[in-house]
Amino acid sequence: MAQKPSIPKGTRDFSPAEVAKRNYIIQTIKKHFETFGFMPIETPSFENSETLMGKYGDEGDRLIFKILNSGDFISKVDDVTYSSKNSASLTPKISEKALRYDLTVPFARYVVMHQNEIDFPFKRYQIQPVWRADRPQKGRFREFYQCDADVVGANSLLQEVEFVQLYDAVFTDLGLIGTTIKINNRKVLSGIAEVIGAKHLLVDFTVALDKLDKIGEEKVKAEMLEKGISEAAITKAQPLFEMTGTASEQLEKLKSILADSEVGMLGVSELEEIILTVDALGLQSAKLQLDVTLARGLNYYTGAIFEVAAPEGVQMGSIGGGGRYDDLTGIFGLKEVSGVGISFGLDRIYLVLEELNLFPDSLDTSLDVLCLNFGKQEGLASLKLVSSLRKAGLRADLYPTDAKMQKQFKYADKRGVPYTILLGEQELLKGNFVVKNMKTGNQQAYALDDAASFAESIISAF
RNA sequence: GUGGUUGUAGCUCAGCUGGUUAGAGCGCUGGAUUGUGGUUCCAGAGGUCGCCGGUUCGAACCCGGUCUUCCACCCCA
Repeated sequence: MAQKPSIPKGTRDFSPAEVAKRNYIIQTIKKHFETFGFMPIETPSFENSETLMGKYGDEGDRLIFKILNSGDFISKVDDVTYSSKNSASLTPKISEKALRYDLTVPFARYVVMHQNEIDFPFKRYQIQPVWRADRPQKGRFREFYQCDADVVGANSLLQEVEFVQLYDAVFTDLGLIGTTIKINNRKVLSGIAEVIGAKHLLVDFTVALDKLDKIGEEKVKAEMLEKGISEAAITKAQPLFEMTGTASEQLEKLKSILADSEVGMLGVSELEEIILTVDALGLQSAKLQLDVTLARGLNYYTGAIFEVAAPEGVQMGSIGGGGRYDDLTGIFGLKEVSGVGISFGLDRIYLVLEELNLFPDSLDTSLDVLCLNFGKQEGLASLKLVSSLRKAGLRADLYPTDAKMQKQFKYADKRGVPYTILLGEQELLKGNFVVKNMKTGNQQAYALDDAASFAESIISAF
């Protein structure tokens, strides 16, 4: 019995129209990566497990897709481990490879392995799929693309500024006006935790704070209490719940809160420099917003933290994120290489552009000219014409059989072909061909030996 | 990982308190129209009701399991 085919949950097929739209986004991002001086690399879909495990926290480890060993792997497991039924101890014995979970850790591995061939500072970009064994929901898949740009081997804050400009350039080019680039600094968060006396609870504190705009002040405080942060500490942190006003006003507030924290003050001055510089250079369509509650990616960020929110009114998780990590390559043994990078979430950007109807209409066109087929003899002349149009750079095709004209026209209509060519008996006798504009219905004849001028007239119309 | 939700024709969905042969719109195929598509008219094809099991004289409908969809939490792009 034939089985009904299906694909694993959280994965998708892409139709020609969808691929065209995805390519449009990828091309736009790639173009700006390259104009900013980034170079492409690619890494394998799967890595050795030890490269990935432990880099994303316990939560991350759970979401990594593990690949079973080849061969009779189960017979090689010792009886104690096997009968323990403990996934944590059994997994490493039967799985030594895992699908890549993001592009940043593989990049760090790449830098360490190729450190002697790389000229630092090294600016690389990478656009490849990643996999997470997550539960799918809106804008969340188990296979999705990340588009990363990172620079390692230099710690100038100008790089943070450039990444803000890069975000702005890409989203402006995509017509996505009104994105908000949120910025924060890990050092500021550390400073706050230090000042309120909750240094050891930094992660719990920031994770709770991160939810402020979502669940509100009361619930955030309740969560902090529950995680063991004292009432006194929360009271000390009160100004954080009232961070309104312009960026410079917020920076002033932070300075007074963090006056006693060296690391906190360093974070504030970094933020200030980045914000002031971006301000001086100006942005095309994005807004840069200081957000002290932003606390993503704490596992390896050490300085600036970025996150991009879609324009107001669009319900979507962040469409980009990034930050500075001073010691990412340290876990692979290469010390003191500072890195900073950002990521674009292709699949989410797609959903946002779709929702706001921002894809250009031209993407729907997959063929410029369809030549109708009138039979064997006419077909030969048509093929000649089609190949000369192709040489002229047009996407041209000949309908493969001499089906009824009605059917051929219907096909052209459905493919959204803007022009059709009629080259039948009549035209053959006259030595010309008739071009029909499918939108207006107008028809115009061209001499058979003058295909070039027709091709030119179309190309110039683009 | 936790909680909820969904599944009927290619697509979007009806289908009453369980009752004969499961419907509609769109799409598809053919014709009206042997050199003109998008409009109209006519005809036709297409369904193991997600899957497995149970209750019942009888299940698309009730029950259990499983897979899937979507949503929220956790976390994240």
